[in-house]
Amino acid sequence: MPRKFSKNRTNSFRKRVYEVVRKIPQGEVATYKEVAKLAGSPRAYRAVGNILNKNPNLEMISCHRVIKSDGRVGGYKYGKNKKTSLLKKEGITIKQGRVIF
DNA sequence: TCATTGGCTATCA
DNA sequence: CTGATAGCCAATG
Repeated sequence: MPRKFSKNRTNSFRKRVYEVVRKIPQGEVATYKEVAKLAGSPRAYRAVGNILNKNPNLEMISCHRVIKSDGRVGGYKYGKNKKTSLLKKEGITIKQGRVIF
């Protein structure tokens, strides 16, 4: 069976990302860049997306609170529409697909 | 173990 | 806005 070898780090970048994302309170949003930075790699924004995309606990992590640095909602595994809807429900103001801080 | 690909991005032309 | 490129982690082969 496919087995990936971990990168002997103190904490997997993945775990860090999960923790950071989980810390995001409702009604607030963070950018992938910020999350990546807090996770320990300011340039791993893409990795964050990849991780969250295949994340094993999508329902456990509020990955929908993570948006692009431009203010755009970005993508979502369940569909950007779902993501936007969730954000709106949490009190985030979205105008024409853009998040207003 | 290494090589290649992919992705909820970022940045620049 | 579109396209290309960059730099990163994880999954797949």
